[in-house]
Amino acid sequence: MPTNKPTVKKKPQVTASPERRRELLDTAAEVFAAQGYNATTVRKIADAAGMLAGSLYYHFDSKESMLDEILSAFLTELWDGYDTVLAAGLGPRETIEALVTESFREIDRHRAAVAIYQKESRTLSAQPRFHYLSDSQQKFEKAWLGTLERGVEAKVFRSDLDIRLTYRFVRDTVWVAASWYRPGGQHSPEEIARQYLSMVLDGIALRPT
Amino acid sequence: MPTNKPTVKKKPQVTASPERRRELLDTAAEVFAAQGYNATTVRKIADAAGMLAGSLYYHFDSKESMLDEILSAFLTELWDGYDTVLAAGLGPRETIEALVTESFREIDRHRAAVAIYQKESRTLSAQPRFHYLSDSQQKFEKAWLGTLERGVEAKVFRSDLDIRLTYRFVRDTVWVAASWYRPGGQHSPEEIARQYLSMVLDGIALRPT
DNA sequence: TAACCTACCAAACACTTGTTAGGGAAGCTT
DNA sequence: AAGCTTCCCTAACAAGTGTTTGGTAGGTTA
Repeated sequence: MPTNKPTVKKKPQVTASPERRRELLDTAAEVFAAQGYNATTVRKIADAAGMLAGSLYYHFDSKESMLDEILSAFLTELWDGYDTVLAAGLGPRETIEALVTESFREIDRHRAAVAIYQKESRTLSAQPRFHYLSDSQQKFEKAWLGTLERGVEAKVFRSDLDIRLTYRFVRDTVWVAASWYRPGGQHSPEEIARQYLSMVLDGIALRPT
Repeated sequence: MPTNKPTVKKKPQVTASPERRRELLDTAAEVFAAQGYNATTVRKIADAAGMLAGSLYYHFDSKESMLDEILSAFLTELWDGYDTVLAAGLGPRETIEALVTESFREIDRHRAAVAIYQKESRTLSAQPRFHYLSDSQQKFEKAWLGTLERGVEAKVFRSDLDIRLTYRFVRDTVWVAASWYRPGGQHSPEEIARQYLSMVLDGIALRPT
């Protein structure tokens, strides 16, 4: 990261069209997801977009800004869906089911962003600019863990498990899917959610009838 | 990557002591795991090791070699354990249990290497040098998926699930643990394995007795 | 004491990185 | 026709990158 400018916050390109920005952000997200943020040079992004490196700076004021915009756009949409689910006043089991299903829908729509989030969020959240990642993660934990706890109290979830372990288990099983999921595969997001929920809730072992 | 030399394959430092190499590789693995391979500069590794960047080249002939050695050492040990389990001739359920337990032990011992593997293996396996990662992954899939299929035939695992989905489910739940696991935590690897297996096999929902 | 080996340092190298400044072609507005 | 706006290119910059070369302090061996 050269040219460390003294906080002169240049105003971004107000003239650039939002559709083009979206387009470029989508290809950038794709490259970030495939190669990793740090391994991705702005020249690679420009290549994928059919332009030269410097031209990107007409639309964005830094590589970091692109990443920022990709992640925050994703999180905004994600919480839009989550908040709707959480406000519905469902029971614990139904809440978990709805959250998982919603998550797979988000993976379907924001595969690249989710993959980036998964790979980079831990290192990024140390940076002040990306502190909202930590905030989101806390909110996330509160929602999921809270629902699990409610479920244990209501005797719909097992009480003999470490609840935090259970939380990480459920959370991870859902979100790692972004690493292999490809839209247009043989299973719809809803079908994947159904099977995942079946495994998480009832296990993969065959029970004697 | 500057100084593109014409394939003059310099012989590595035969004089360097193996213990010191191990020591340096351990600190390198720690930095790689924390920051990501590409984001890690050789100067950061040298810093963590208390020496200067150039001095690393007395022990290793490139940054890539360090990564290579870290990953291949881990995989060697991993397959040592796996092969023992697979050769034991256990039933499907017992094999899965043993594989999961063994995996958590490996995570305990090679936390950094596992984390690196998780983050970088997909991009690395394209490079010829790291093609053994793909080989390992195939062997991995064969072992796990095969066991699951045997289990379905033997009626110890459910047959109403997409078997490949199940495979990825089990695989991922185990290995993502490396991203949050810290040795010396409140649960031993064996205890984590026990609870994970309980969740994967029987689910988290409370069943009516 | 002399020669040698081990493990490091100091300083540079060639190249890549994110970013910027100035320019210009096409299209729209006046 | 003149001016303006949008979107890109050309060409460079300064800092950071992995790596090499030559040197050297301290221990071991002869």
